[in-house]
Amino acid sequence: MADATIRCMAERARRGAPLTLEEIATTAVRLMDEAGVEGLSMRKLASELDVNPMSLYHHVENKEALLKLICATAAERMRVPPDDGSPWQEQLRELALAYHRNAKEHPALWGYLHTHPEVISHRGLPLWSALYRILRLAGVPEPEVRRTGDILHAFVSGFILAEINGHMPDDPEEIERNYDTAVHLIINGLAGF
Amino acid sequence: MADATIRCMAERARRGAPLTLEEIATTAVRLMDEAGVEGLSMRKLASELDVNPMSLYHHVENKEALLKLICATAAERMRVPPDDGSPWQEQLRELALAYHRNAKEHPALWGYLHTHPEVISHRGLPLWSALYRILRLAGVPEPEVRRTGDILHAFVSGFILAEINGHMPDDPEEIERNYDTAVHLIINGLAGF
DNA sequence: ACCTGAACACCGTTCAAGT
DNA sequence: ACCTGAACACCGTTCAAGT
Repeated sequence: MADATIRCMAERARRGAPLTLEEIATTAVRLMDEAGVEGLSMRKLASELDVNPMSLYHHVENKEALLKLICATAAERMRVPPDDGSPWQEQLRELALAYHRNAKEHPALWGYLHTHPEVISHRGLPLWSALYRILRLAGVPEPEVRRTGDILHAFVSGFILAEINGHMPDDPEEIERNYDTAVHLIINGLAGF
Repeated sequence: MADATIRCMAERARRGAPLTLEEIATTAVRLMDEAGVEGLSMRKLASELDVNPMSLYHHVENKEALLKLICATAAERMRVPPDDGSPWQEQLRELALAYHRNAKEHPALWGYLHTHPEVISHRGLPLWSALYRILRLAGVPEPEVRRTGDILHAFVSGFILAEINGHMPDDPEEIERNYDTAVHLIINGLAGF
């Protein structure tokens, strides 16, 4: 009896603890951070977790579902600056900066996310409520809020993707100036409404 | 002798004519149009051309080089509206529309291009010279032209990627309005310089 | 319930051989 | 010069079997 249980545990886990969805997700994120989307394979992930590749499928339907999962949690966990009562220009700038900072922490993940936007289209995300709030503050008429938000998000994501993909100068100071110009452009544009 | 040549030709080509780089490229584009980047594999491409997969490697170094090639030719062939003397706002609008139209013709290809921007960073491309010309016309000071151009391009590509990836409304009329708003935003923003 | 090995249908690419 | 088949090292995923 005792022998059987011991043998069972020894066999079912070449690892210390049983596999967790949480653990799978964080390891997947790490692999993506290290080597991009192309660096994440189910087999590599499994071997990183010291587990048979097929064990993963007990916790996740398939690779796409896994990617969706880690993108969704990243989007949900994104920290947006709170409403501190400052003028909308300032708040918009802060939100853009937060988004930028976030994306740079896990570039490959946000790259994937931006090219598979089902994940980010959930309107309850902190990102969207913050953006909509600021646009209303800026005086964008209610029926235009959502559209304008989509467009602004597309702009920012274009900027970030360009940066992630190396289509921007390398010098961080230069990037900072680019970012300033970009945000200024948007704010100027909005002010014209 | 004659027999040998005939047999040779028959064997070396299960197809009518010998393989061409041109032919490879256009078929690759078609496959991408039909099924996205993931729908293009060297093996599928070869079978589409009625050829052994390995024959491709005689014309192209590898898959990435092939993708680069078709993206580069697409970028070079892009038609940009000529300088017709109209105000810069109008010309910028037309350029954005041309870019948009172009991208929609081969969505997967432009999607890949935007996430692998080495291809489009060649400054001699018609796209860039047209954009720079219009920015100068708009009064952007010379040392800012290139930076502003990069940012505007990032914005437009973000918009287009969002559209390609379905993160925009489906109704074409709605998209048209989105596009108008986006271009207005940019023009307003530039006018504030 | 959770894990596994063998197997299947795909990849991109190398290499030695064919004409 | 151009093409090929067999082979290698990878994929994602199914399925039947193990505890």
